[in-house]
Amino acid sequence: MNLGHTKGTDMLENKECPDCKRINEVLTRVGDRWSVLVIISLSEYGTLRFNELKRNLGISQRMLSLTLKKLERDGLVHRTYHPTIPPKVEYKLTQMGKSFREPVSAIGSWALDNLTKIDKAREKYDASIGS
Amino acid sequence: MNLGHTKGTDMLENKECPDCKRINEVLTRVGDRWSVLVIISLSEYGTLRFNELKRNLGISQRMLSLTLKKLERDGLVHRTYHPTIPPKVEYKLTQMGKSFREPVSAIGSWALDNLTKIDKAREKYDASIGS
DNA sequence: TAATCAAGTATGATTTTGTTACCGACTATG
DNA sequence: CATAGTCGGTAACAAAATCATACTTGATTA
Repeated sequence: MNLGHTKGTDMLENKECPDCKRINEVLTRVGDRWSVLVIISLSEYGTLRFNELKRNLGISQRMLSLTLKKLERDGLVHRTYHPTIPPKVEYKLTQMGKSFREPVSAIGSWALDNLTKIDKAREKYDASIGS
Repeated sequence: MNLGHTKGTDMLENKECPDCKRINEVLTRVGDRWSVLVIISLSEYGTLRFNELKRNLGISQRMLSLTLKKLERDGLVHRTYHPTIPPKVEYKLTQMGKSFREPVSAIGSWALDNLTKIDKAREKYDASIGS
């Protein structure tokens, strides 16, 4: 039971790790899984339409729409609307989007290199914890 | 109204982008914000205790607990428990955890370099959209 | 007597993500 | 002619992830 005024359990203090705060900010923007995968796809294929991206990634329409809007707003992706019927909308990376490709590729390579290692560590952990 | 059996609106097909599927898998594991920030902290400070990490990152206890357990299970973080009173638990990176540091640092550097550019793109976008 | 520390867990609220149906305006098939 | 499919979304709702807060244990300190 919370009796009184001096409990003060958990205030985030955040005194240290000066970089963490800023990195946190940017990761909040372009650090989510779908943003990263959209950028990888666009950097591999150059220009893609909405439904091409959707099929490539297995993302829901809603999340793709939100992700692309966010990436456009942040200046990483450029959107071109062709008012034909049926409509045609093309997405490609901006200069800044392209520059993001290199660090993202580094993550991607690490991912591909270490997937099996992670799987093994998992098995080991699960076995030792018992069940 | 959904009339009949042949609607079949949205099935994820995922035919292409062979890498995306695997990268997606790994990002699902170690690609979330807190995992990345925990790894950055540990790579900067070497060894940290639970509450030191918590103060560093401004993360909730629950999320830190879950994140560390996940990273330990995946073989990226090593946990040492000292059964003193009060208890003392130390966390540090494994070899694989350390190898993750480089691609993550690349993201971090990019983040620090481009934060202001993103902010400006945002302002521009918000201004042009009206609102 | 009560508050504090450490490393968590348990609970319920809030936020994010995913699913499904639907739109408008046309084309292709039967 | 009637129905189904295309494309790039949006609206409404369901599910999952995350958050804040209180609580635990056992010794120490005020």
